[in-house]
Amino acid sequence: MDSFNKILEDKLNVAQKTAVEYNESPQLIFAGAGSGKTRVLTNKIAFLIQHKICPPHHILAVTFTNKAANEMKQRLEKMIGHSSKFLNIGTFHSICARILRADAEKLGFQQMYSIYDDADQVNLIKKIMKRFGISEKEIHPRQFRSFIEKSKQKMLLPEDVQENPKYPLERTYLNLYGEYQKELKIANAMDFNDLLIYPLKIFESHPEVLVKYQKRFQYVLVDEYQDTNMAQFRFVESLAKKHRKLAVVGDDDQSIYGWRGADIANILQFKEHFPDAKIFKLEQNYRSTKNILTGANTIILNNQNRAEKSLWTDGEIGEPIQVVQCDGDRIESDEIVRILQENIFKQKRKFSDFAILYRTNAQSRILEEGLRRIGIPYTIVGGIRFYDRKEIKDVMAYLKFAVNPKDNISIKRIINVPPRGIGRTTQDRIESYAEKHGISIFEALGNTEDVGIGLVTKKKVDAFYTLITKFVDLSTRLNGDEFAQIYLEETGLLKYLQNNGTELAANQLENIHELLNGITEFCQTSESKQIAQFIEEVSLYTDIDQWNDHGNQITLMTLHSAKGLEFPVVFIAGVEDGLLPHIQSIEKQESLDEERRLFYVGMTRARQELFLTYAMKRYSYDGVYYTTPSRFLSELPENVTAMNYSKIKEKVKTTYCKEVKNSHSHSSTFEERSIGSEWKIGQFVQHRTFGKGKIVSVEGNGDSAKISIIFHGNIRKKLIAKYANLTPV
DNA sequence: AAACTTCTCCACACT
DNA sequence: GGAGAAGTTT
Repeated sequence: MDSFNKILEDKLNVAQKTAVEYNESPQLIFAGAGSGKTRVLTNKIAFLIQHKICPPHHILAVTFTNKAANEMKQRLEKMIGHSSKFLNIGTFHSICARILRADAEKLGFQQMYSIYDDADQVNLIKKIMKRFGISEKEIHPRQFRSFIEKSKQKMLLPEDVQENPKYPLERTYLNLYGEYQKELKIANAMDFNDLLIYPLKIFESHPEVLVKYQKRFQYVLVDEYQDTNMAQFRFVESLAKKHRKLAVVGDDDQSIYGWRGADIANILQFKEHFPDAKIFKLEQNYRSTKNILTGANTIILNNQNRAEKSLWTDGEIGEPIQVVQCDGDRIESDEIVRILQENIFKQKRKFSDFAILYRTNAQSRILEEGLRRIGIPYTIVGGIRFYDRKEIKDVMAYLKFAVNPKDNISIKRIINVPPRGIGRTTQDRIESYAEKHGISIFEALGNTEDVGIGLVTKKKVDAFYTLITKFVDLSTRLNGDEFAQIYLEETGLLKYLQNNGTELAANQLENIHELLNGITEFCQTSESKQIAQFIEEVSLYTDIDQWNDHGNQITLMTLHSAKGLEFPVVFIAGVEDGLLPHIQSIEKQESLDEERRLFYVGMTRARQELFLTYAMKRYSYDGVYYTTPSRFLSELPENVTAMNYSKIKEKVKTTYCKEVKNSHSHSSTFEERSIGSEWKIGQFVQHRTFGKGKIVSVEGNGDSAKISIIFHGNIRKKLIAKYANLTPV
């Protein structure tokens, strides 16, 4: 006990200490960037245990990423040792998934349900649309997916929408949504939002289950509270309303997940939700220099809807924030590399001291190329995730299917991978047979006589059925690593890739072996050796989870992924209007403010030096974009910034034309499309009915030229010059 | 009916 | 520059 008090005195400031020791009512701790948020959370948990306020197995701490959860676990293990093992620490999704494993049958699901990600959702939607005879032109599957997502973020399931005239919906949308939920249940699968909504449904229909968890989780702590959505709020509220032992930590200025359903009102109106709540503020920043902090503070003051607070530091003034203007995106990349090298040399820094942050994943490639040219080691977080790769998804589909044989989406994925002579037509027949008889595709595969397929194909299907039946059976008997190894060998997937000989196949094979190694490692380190447990874990992985700061490499990632991290030197690339703030967020005040918070999050990642770069033009798959510096830059106070112009110039005009050609190799060349025509790519034009737009491609020339234009609101039109009646702007 | 080839569309951020 | 749909060949 004494040693713990010592820790408190040594490491916590007064504000932190007060927040840690408070225990009278629900509490909200506003923890600004770099104010020691994690320290307060972990110290609070340690405090609760050591002062016998709550034993570890009755404490629940919820985070948004596995990385944050693991960090908390590790820190606590160091602080309190062995008893930290009994703590319940996890992400919202993993905790909900666990709750559902125990009580899924109350909702008509089975314990071994699958978790569907984006791609699985889209596949399911396509499958349903095909059955309904709706073309993908009428309804874009991805768009429909986001409709489902939005509905579920508001906790509106089909049955809620159906009866509620407040939410009138097109008949088709409604039917499709209902069908989607039905199909999920048939496949014994849930999407990410279901994971959050369904526990609440169980709490409602089976109060004894809620009571059970209220007993189990007597003290609830929530990290990044500003990111909670409606379901997550209700979840926390339901658990905490019994004992009223609730501590949430967050920062409204770092709320950047509105598009994922996060409701900033949850943190701003905490007091309305919990009237006896006490508010704490941590405003001393231990991370950044005065210049960086002043810059960030000044920017965020432009936001309308925020709790009043102001970060301060007694650290050094530091270098001014460097704003760097570059002629183009390629030059921006070169300039960042140049500054990096200079900085490494002069300041004696390591590669791992740097991070390059950006708004969109698409920006990473050109930055990557710049680093690779010079040979600087880097690591990229996000982009195409390992678990999103086709070959990995295929393998995962094999595993998921074996654990949950009703998983119709997974079985469709693997039925002809590697090609085993079961083609589209056969698949369609099996599928409609399954639908007609209300059975799973797997079950239908066991009834080939009935389905009505040719004898040759039938043999192939039967062989496949025998194979997978065996592994459904083995999935619970063998250890995960053994199971996966034998399974993959017998499916012929490994051999198929080995014999293929292409570079792509070799690469895919390598990735699959990496996955198998991952499974082996999981079986060695985790408590459970079941393949099912491994699947659940990776289904809930985030991009950042696997990132660590070991290894001397520069980190590249999106601004979103960077939340919670810090680096001595930070670059934010592409600080341009249209990119940051993003074009889709400029119109509305709320979304513009969220972009500003995103910028704020990025800035406050920097400890010593901050570079903001922008390019005057940017190449994209559809042409050249001429850009203007971000409006946020004009909000920066001059006394903390230095303005630079890149000294690197584009070398020869021809090289750059060639590059443009290369990146558009599938269409006519850049020159053909633009030269000799009065219409130029990138040019802004006015149209009588569509308004102002930007030319993205030109085919042919003169009056008969076909011009593709993106008009306001992302409307894309292909027009013939002589009829279009365009005027240059 | 299956395998192979070309075309089209797409990327804002992520559990 | 990648995935899946649509189209073409065997």
